[in-house]
Amino acid sequence: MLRLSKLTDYGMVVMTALARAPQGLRNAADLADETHIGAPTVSKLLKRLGRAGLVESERGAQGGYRLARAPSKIDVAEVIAAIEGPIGLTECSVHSGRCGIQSSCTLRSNWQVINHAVRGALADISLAQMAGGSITNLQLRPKTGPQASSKKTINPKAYN
Amino acid sequence: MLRLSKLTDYGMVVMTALARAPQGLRNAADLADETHIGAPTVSKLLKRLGRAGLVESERGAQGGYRLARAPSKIDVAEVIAAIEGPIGLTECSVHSGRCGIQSSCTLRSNWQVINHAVRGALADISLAQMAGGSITNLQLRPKTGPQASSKKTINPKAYN
DNA sequence: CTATTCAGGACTAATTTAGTCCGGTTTAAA
DNA sequence: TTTAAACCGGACTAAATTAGTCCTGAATAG
Repeated sequence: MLRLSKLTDYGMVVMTALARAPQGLRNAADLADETHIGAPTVSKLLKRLGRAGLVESERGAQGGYRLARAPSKIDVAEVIAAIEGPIGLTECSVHSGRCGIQSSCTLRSNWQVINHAVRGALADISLAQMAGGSITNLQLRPKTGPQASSKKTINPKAYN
Repeated sequence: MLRLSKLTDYGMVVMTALARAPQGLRNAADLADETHIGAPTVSKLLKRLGRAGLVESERGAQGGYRLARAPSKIDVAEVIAAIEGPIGLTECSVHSGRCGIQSSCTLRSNWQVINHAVRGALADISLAQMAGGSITNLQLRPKTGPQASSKKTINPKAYN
Protein backbone atom coordinates (compact mmCIF):
# COMPACT_ATOMS: atom_id res chain seq x y z
CA MET A 1 0.00 0.00 0.00
CA LEU A 2 2.91 2.32 -0.44
CA ARG A 3 3.35 2.04 3.24
CA LEU A 4 6.13 3.20 5.46
CA SER A 5 7.41 0.55 7.80
CA LYS A 6 6.07 0.58 11.31
CA LEU A 7 9.54 1.32 12.54
CA THR A 8 9.64 4.46 10.47
CA ASP A 9 6.34 5.55 11.84
CA TYR A 10 7.65 5.00 15.36
CA GLY A 11 10.78 6.83 14.42
CA MET A 12 8.73 9.87 13.59
CA VAL A 13 6.95 9.61 16.91
CA VAL A 14 10.26 9.53 18.72
CA MET A 15 11.55 12.47 16.75
CA THR A 16 8.50 14.55 17.53
CA ALA A 17 8.88 13.68 21.17
CA LEU A 18 12.45 14.95 21.04
CA ALA A 19 11.30 18.01 19.18
CA ARG A 20 9.19 19.06 22.11
CA ALA A 21 12.30 19.58 24.17
CA PRO A 22 14.76 20.61 21.52
CA GLN A 23 17.62 21.32 23.85
CA GLY A 24 17.18 18.75 26.53
CA LEU A 25 18.81 15.41 26.72
CA ARG A 26 16.36 12.55 26.94
CA ASN A 27 17.37 8.97 27.50
CA ALA A 28 15.93 6.09 25.56
CA ALA A 29 13.97 4.68 28.49
CA ASP A 30 12.18 7.97 29.08
CA LEU A 31 11.28 8.30 25.47
CA ALA A 32 9.96 4.76 25.46
CA ASP A 33 7.74 5.61 28.41
CA GLU A 34 6.46 8.73 26.85
CA THR A 35 5.74 7.25 23.46
CA HIS A 36 4.55 3.83 24.62
CA ILE A 37 6.93 2.13 22.26
CA GLY A 38 9.04 -0.75 23.54
CA ALA A 39 12.36 0.32 25.01
CA PRO A 40 14.59 -1.88 22.85
CA THR A 41 12.78 -0.63 19.80
CA VAL A 42 13.25 2.99 20.78
CA SER A 43 16.93 2.30 21.28
CA LYS A 44 17.21 0.78 17.89
CA LEU A 45 15.50 3.76 16.32
CA LEU A 46 17.70 6.27 18.09
CA LYS A 47 20.80 4.47 16.94
CA ARG A 48 19.71 4.68 13.35
CA LEU A 49 18.70 8.28 13.72
CA GLY A 50 22.07 8.96 15.27
CA ARG A 51 23.98 7.36 12.44
CA ALA A 52 22.04 9.50 10.00
CA GLY A 53 23.04 12.59 11.89
CA LEU A 54 19.56 13.57 13.00
CA VAL A 55 20.15 13.11 16.71
CA GLU A 56 23.21 13.46 18.85
CA SER A 57 23.95 11.23 21.77
CA GLU A 58 25.85 11.44 24.98
CA ARG A 59 26.99 8.30 26.65
CA GLY A 60 27.30 7.48 30.26
CA ALA A 61 25.22 8.27 33.28
CA GLN A 62 22.94 11.23 32.64
CA GLY A 63 23.50 10.73 28.99
CA GLY A 64 20.82 10.61 26.36
CA TYR A 65 19.78 11.97 23.01
CA ARG A 66 18.91 15.32 21.57
CA LEU A 67 18.09 16.59 18.12
CA ALA A 68 21.14 17.46 16.10
CA ARG A 69 19.38 20.45 14.55
CA ALA A 70 16.37 22.61 15.17
CA PRO A 71 13.10 20.86 14.36
CA SER A 72 12.49 23.33 11.57
CA LYS A 73 15.69 22.19 9.91
CA ILE A 74 14.81 18.53 9.83
CA ASP A 75 12.35 17.24 7.31
CA VAL A 76 10.17 14.20 7.04
CA ALA A 77 12.09 12.75 4.11
CA GLU A 78 15.24 12.73 6.18
CA VAL A 79 13.62 10.86 9.01
CA ILE A 80 12.25 8.28 6.64
CA ALA A 81 15.57 7.85 4.91
CA ALA A 82 17.36 7.51 8.25
CA ILE A 83 15.26 4.55 9.23
CA GLU A 84 14.41 2.74 6.07
CA GLY A 85 17.12 3.84 3.72
CA PRO A 86 16.89 5.81 0.53
CA ILE A 87 13.43 6.63 -0.67
CA GLY A 88 12.75 4.79 -3.87
CA LEU A 89 9.39 3.67 -5.11
CA THR A 90 10.90 0.99 -7.29
CA GLU A 91 13.99 -1.11 -7.06
CA CYS A 92 15.29 0.42 -10.26
CA SER A 93 14.96 3.96 -9.01
CA VAL A 94 17.59 3.16 -6.40
CA HIS A 95 19.71 0.35 -7.76
CA SER A 96 20.37 -0.45 -11.33
CA GLY A 97 20.56 -4.01 -12.51
CA ARG A 98 18.72 -5.77 -9.75
CA CYS A 99 15.49 -6.14 -11.60
CA GLY A 100 15.19 -9.08 -13.96
CA ILE A 101 12.97 -7.11 -16.28
CA GLN A 102 15.22 -4.16 -16.65
CA SER A 103 16.47 -4.86 -20.15
CA SER A 104 12.98 -4.78 -21.58
CA CYS A 105 11.54 -2.15 -19.32
CA THR A 106 11.35 1.44 -20.39
CA LEU A 107 9.93 2.83 -17.20
CA ARG A 108 13.03 3.48 -15.20
CA SER A 109 13.61 7.11 -15.97
CA ASN A 110 9.98 7.92 -15.40
CA TRP A 111 10.03 6.22 -12.05
CA GLN A 112 13.01 8.29 -11.12
CA VAL A 113 11.15 11.47 -11.89
CA ILE A 114 8.14 10.37 -9.89
CA ASN A 115 10.38 9.30 -7.10
CA HIS A 116 11.98 12.66 -7.00
CA ALA A 117 8.59 14.30 -6.85
CA VAL A 118 7.42 12.19 -3.96
CA ARG A 119 10.60 12.81 -2.09
CA GLY A 120 10.19 16.50 -2.68
CA ALA A 121 6.74 16.38 -1.18
CA LEU A 122 8.10 14.72 1.93
CA ALA A 123 11.03 17.06 2.13
CA ASP A 124 8.67 20.00 2.21
CA ILE A 125 7.44 19.14 5.65
CA SER A 126 9.58 19.85 8.65
CA LEU A 127 9.72 18.03 11.92
CA ALA A 128 8.56 21.25 13.51
CA GLN A 129 5.41 21.09 11.46
CA MET A 130 4.82 17.50 12.41
CA ALA A 131 5.38 18.18 16.07
CA GLY A 132 3.33 21.33 16.08
CA GLY A 133 -0.26 21.59 15.05
CA SER A 134 -1.76 20.64 11.75
CA ILE A 135 -0.09 21.09 8.47
CA THR A 136 -2.33 23.37 6.56
CA ASN A 137 -0.67 24.77 3.51
CA LEU A 138 0.71 21.81 1.78
CA GLN A 139 0.88 23.54 -1.54
CA LEU A 140 2.01 20.76 -3.71
CA ARG A 141 0.59 22.04 -6.86
CA PRO A 142 0.51 25.58 -8.02
CA LYS A 143 -2.62 26.80 -6.33
CA THR A 144 -2.61 30.47 -7.15
CA GLY A 145 -0.54 32.62 -5.02
CA PRO A 146 2.47 31.80 -2.97
CA GLN A 147 1.63 31.51 0.67
CA ALA A 148 3.32 34.26 2.53
CA SER A 149 3.70 32.04 5.52
CA SER A 150 5.63 29.47 3.62
CA LYS A 151 8.37 28.21 5.80
CA LYS A 152 10.09 26.06 3.33
CA THR A 153 13.67 25.66 4.17
CA ILE A 154 14.75 22.99 1.88
CA ASN A 155 17.02 23.09 -0.96
CA PRO A 156 15.55 20.97 -3.71
CA LYS A 157 18.78 20.30 -5.44
CA ALA A 158 20.02 18.34 -2.48
CA TYR A 159 17.65 15.59 -3.42
CA ASN A 160 18.78 12.95 -5.73
CA MET B 1 12.23 2.17 1.80
CA LEU B 2 8.89 3.61 0.86
CA ARG B 3 8.93 1.03 -1.79
CA LEU B 4 6.17 -0.14 -4.06
CA SER B 5 5.80 -3.88 -4.13
CA LYS B 6 7.41 -5.69 -7.00
CA LEU B 7 3.98 -6.76 -8.12
CA THR B 8 2.92 -3.16 -8.45
CA ASP B 9 5.95 -2.39 -10.46
CA TYR B 10 5.17 -5.30 -12.75
CA GLY B 11 1.59 -4.13 -12.90
CA MET B 12 2.75 -0.84 -14.30
CA VAL B 13 4.84 -2.64 -16.89
CA VAL B 14 1.84 -4.66 -17.98
CA MET B 15 -0.32 -1.56 -18.15
CA THR B 16 2.16 0.27 -20.30
CA ALA B 17 2.35 -2.74 -22.58
CA LEU B 18 -1.42 -2.61 -22.94
CA ALA B 19 -1.24 1.11 -23.49
CA ARG B 20 0.79 0.60 -26.62
CA ALA B 21 -2.15 -1.07 -28.29
CA PRO B 22 -5.02 0.73 -26.66
CA GLN B 23 -7.77 -0.90 -28.68
CA GLY B 24 -6.44 -4.35 -29.21
CA LEU B 25 -7.16 -7.36 -27.11
CA ARG B 26 -4.05 -9.01 -25.72
CA ASN B 27 -4.06 -12.26 -23.86
CA ALA B 28 -2.15 -12.86 -20.68
CA ALA B 29 0.38 -15.22 -22.24
CA ASP B 30 1.33 -12.72 -24.91
CA LEU B 31 1.79 -10.00 -22.36
CA ALA B 32 3.93 -12.31 -20.29
CA ASP B 33 6.12 -12.95 -23.30
CA GLU B 34 6.44 -9.33 -24.14
CA THR B 35 7.19 -8.15 -20.64
CA HIS B 36 9.29 -11.12 -19.53
CA ILE B 37 7.21 -11.52 -16.43
CA GLY B 38 6.01 -15.00 -15.50
CA ALA B 39 2.67 -15.92 -16.99
CA PRO B 40 0.87 -16.80 -13.75
CA THR B 41 2.02 -13.52 -12.30
CA VAL B 42 0.77 -11.55 -15.26
CA SER B 43 -2.58 -13.28 -14.92
CA LYS B 44 -2.78 -12.39 -11.30
CA LEU B 45 -2.02 -8.78 -12.05
CA LEU B 46 -4.58 -8.55 -14.81
CA LYS B 47 -7.23 -9.95 -12.54
CA ARG B 48 -6.57 -7.29 -9.96
CA LEU B 49 -6.47 -4.59 -12.57
CA GLY B 50 -9.74 -5.88 -13.92
CA ARG B 51 -11.47 -5.81 -10.57
CA ALA B 52 -10.32 -2.24 -10.15
CA GLY B 53 -11.89 -1.34 -13.47
CA LEU B 54 -8.68 -0.42 -15.21
CA VAL B 55 -8.77 -3.19 -17.78
CA GLU B 56 -11.62 -5.03 -19.41
CA SER B 57 -11.52 -8.68 -20.25
CA GLU B 58 -13.13 -10.97 -22.74
CA ARG B 59 -13.32 -14.62 -22.01
CA GLY B 60 -13.09 -17.56 -24.29
CA ALA B 61 -10.97 -18.32 -27.28
CA GLN B 62 -9.61 -15.14 -28.83
CA GLY B 63 -10.30 -13.40 -25.57
CA GLY B 64 -7.92 -11.20 -23.70
CA TYR B 65 -7.57 -7.86 -22.03
CA ARG B 66 -7.68 -4.25 -23.07
CA LEU B 67 -7.53 -0.98 -21.21
CA ALA B 68 -10.87 0.17 -19.92
CA ARG B 69 -10.05 3.79 -20.69
CA ALA B 70 -7.63 5.76 -22.79
CA PRO B 71 -4.11 5.76 -21.34
CA SER B 72 -4.38 9.48 -20.77
CA LYS B 73 -7.36 8.87 -18.49
CA ILE B 74 -5.62 6.43 -16.21
CA ASP B 75 -3.15 7.65 -13.65
CA VAL B 76 -0.32 6.09 -11.74
CA ALA B 77 -2.07 6.33 -8.39
CA GLU B 78 -4.92 4.24 -9.72
CA VAL B 79 -2.64 1.51 -10.92
CA ILE B 80 -0.89 1.40 -7.59
CA ALA B 81 -4.13 1.32 -5.68
CA ALA B 82 -5.49 -1.43 -7.91
CA ILE B 83 -2.64 -3.72 -7.03
CA GLU B 84 -1.66 -2.89 -3.52
CA GLY B 85 -4.76 -1.29 -2.12
CA PRO B 86 -5.32 2.23 -0.89
CA ILE B 87 -2.27 4.44 -0.76
CA GLY B 88 -1.45 5.16 2.84
CA LEU B 89 1.96 5.91 4.22
CA THR B 90 1.01 4.87 7.71
CA GLU B 91 -1.45 2.43 9.12
CA CYS B 92 -3.35 5.23 10.76
CA SER B 93 -3.80 7.17 7.57
CA VAL B 94 -5.92 4.34 6.24
CA HIS B 95 -7.36 2.55 9.26
CA SER B 96 -8.11 4.01 12.59
CA GLY B 97 -7.51 2.04 15.74
CA ARG B 98 -5.07 -0.55 14.51
CA CYS B 99 -2.01 1.11 15.90
CA GLY B 100 -1.19 0.46 19.53
CA ILE B 101 0.27 3.90 19.92
CA GLN B 102 -2.67 5.78 18.60
CA SER B 103 -3.98 7.13 21.86
CA SER B 104 -0.76 8.91 22.63
CA CYS B 105 0.17 9.83 19.09
CA THR B 106 -0.66 13.22 17.69
CA LEU B 107 0.63 12.63 14.23
CA ARG B 108 -2.34 11.11 12.56
CA SER B 109 -3.88 14.14 10.96
CA ASN B 110 -0.53 15.30 9.69
CA TRP B 111 0.12 11.94 8.13
CA GLN B 112 -3.19 12.15 6.41
CA VAL B 113 -2.29 15.46 4.88
CA ILE B 114 1.06 14.17 3.71
CA ASN B 115 -0.57 11.11 2.39
CA HIS B 116 -2.96 13.13 0.39
CA ALA B 117 -0.11 15.13 -1.04
CA VAL B 118 1.82 12.07 -2.12
CA ARG B 119 -1.23 10.55 -3.62
CA GLY B 120 -1.83 13.76 -5.51
CA ALA B 121 1.66 13.64 -6.92
CA LEU B 122 1.05 10.15 -8.22
CA ALA B 123 -2.34 11.03 -9.59
CA ASP B 124 -0.79 13.75 -11.68
CA ILE B 125 0.96 11.29 -13.94
CA SER B 126 -0.99 9.44 -16.56
CA LEU B 127 -0.38 6.03 -17.95
CA ALA B 128 0.08 7.73 -21.30
CA GLN B 129 2.98 9.67 -19.86
CA MET B 130 4.52 6.54 -18.42
CA ALA B 131 4.14 4.65 -21.66
CA GLY B 132 5.36 7.50 -23.80
CA GLY B 133 8.66 9.22 -23.47
CA SER B 134 10.01 10.96 -20.44
CA ILE B 135 7.91 12.87 -18.01
CA THR B 136 9.06 16.40 -18.24
CA ASN B 137 6.50 18.75 -16.82
CA LEU B 138 6.03 17.43 -13.38
CA GLN B 139 4.60 20.62 -11.96
CA LEU B 140 4.59 19.43 -8.43
CA ARG B 141 5.72 22.41 -6.53
CA PRO B 142 5.08 26.06 -6.99
CA LYS B 143 8.30 27.34 -8.31
CA THR B 144 6.80 30.71 -7.72
CA GLY B 145 7.12 30.49 -3.98
CA PRO B 146 10.02 31.90 -2.04
CA GLN B 147 12.66 29.28 -2.21
CA ALA B 148 14.84 29.98 0.72
CA SER B 149 17.96 28.13 -0.19
CA SER B 150 19.09 27.31 3.23
CA LYS B 151 22.11 25.18 3.09
CA LYS B 152 21.60 22.40 5.37
CA THR B 153 24.95 21.14 6.35
CA ILE B 154 23.75 17.71 6.83
CA ASN B 155 25.58 14.57 6.35
CA PRO B 156 24.98 13.63 2.78
CA LYS B 157 24.68 10.00 3.54
CA ALA B 158 21.10 10.49 4.51
CA TYR B 159 20.28 11.38 0.98
CA ASN B 160 21.84 9.01 -1.37
C1' DC C 1 34.82 2.12 41.39
C1' DT C 2 30.25 1.58 39.96
C1' DA C 3 25.93 2.57 38.06
C1' DT C 4 24.14 4.43 34.00
C1' DT C 5 23.55 4.92 29.30
C1' DC C 6 24.73 4.54 24.46
C1' DA C 7 27.02 1.45 20.37
C1' DG C 8 26.95 -2.30 17.51
C1' DG C 9 25.52 -6.35 16.01
C1' DA C 10 23.50 -11.13 16.21
C1' DC C 11 19.47 -13.53 16.55
C1' DT C 12 14.48 -15.08 16.39
C1' DA C 13 9.68 -14.84 15.45
C1' DA C 14 6.13 -12.99 12.94
C1' DT C 15 4.34 -11.06 8.98
C1' DT C 16 4.16 -10.02 4.28
C1' DT C 17 5.02 -10.83 -0.46
C1' DA C 18 5.80 -13.33 -4.61
C1' DG C 19 4.77 -16.77 -7.23
C1' DT C 20 2.28 -21.20 -8.48
C1' DC C 21 -1.53 -24.13 -9.23
C1' DC C 22 -6.12 -25.85 -9.67
C1' DG C 23 -11.07 -26.51 -10.67
C1' DG C 24 -14.55 -23.77 -12.85
C1' DT C 25 -16.80 -20.82 -16.52
C1' DT C 26 -17.17 -18.52 -20.89
C1' DT C 27 -16.61 -18.26 -25.79
C1' DA C 28 -14.94 -19.04 -30.63
C1' DA C 29 -14.45 -22.10 -34.04
C1' DA C 30 -14.08 -26.67 -36.16
C1' DT D 1 -21.80 -30.22 -30.54
C1' DT D 2 -17.37 -30.78 -29.20
C1' DT D 3 -12.98 -28.90 -28.29
C1' DA D 4 -9.61 -25.78 -27.06
C1' DA D 5 -8.51 -21.13 -25.78
C1' DA D 6 -8.78 -17.90 -22.31
C1' DC D 7 -10.35 -15.64 -18.15
C1' DC D 8 -12.13 -16.20 -12.86
C1' DG D 9 -11.50 -16.90 -8.14
C1' DG D 10 -9.15 -18.50 -4.65
C1' DA D 11 -6.01 -21.71 -2.06
C1' DC D 12 -1.48 -22.71 -1.22
C1' DT D 13 3.75 -22.60 -0.56
C1' DA D 14 8.16 -20.66 -0.31
C1' DA D 15 10.94 -16.82 0.13
C1' DA D 16 12.00 -12.47 1.82
C1' DT D 17 11.37 -8.83 4.83
C1' DT D 18 10.34 -6.69 9.18
C1' DA D 19 9.79 -6.19 14.03
C1' DG D 20 11.42 -6.88 18.12
C1' DT D 21 14.83 -8.80 21.63
C1' DC D 22 19.18 -9.57 23.65
C1' DC D 23 24.02 -9.49 24.58
C1' DT D 24 28.67 -7.69 24.97
C1' DG D 25 31.44 -3.70 24.97
C1' DA D 26 32.63 1.31 25.67
C1' DA D 27 32.03 5.94 27.57
C1' DT D 28 30.88 8.98 31.41
C1' DA D 29 29.20 11.04 35.91
C1' DG D 30 29.42 10.97 40.60
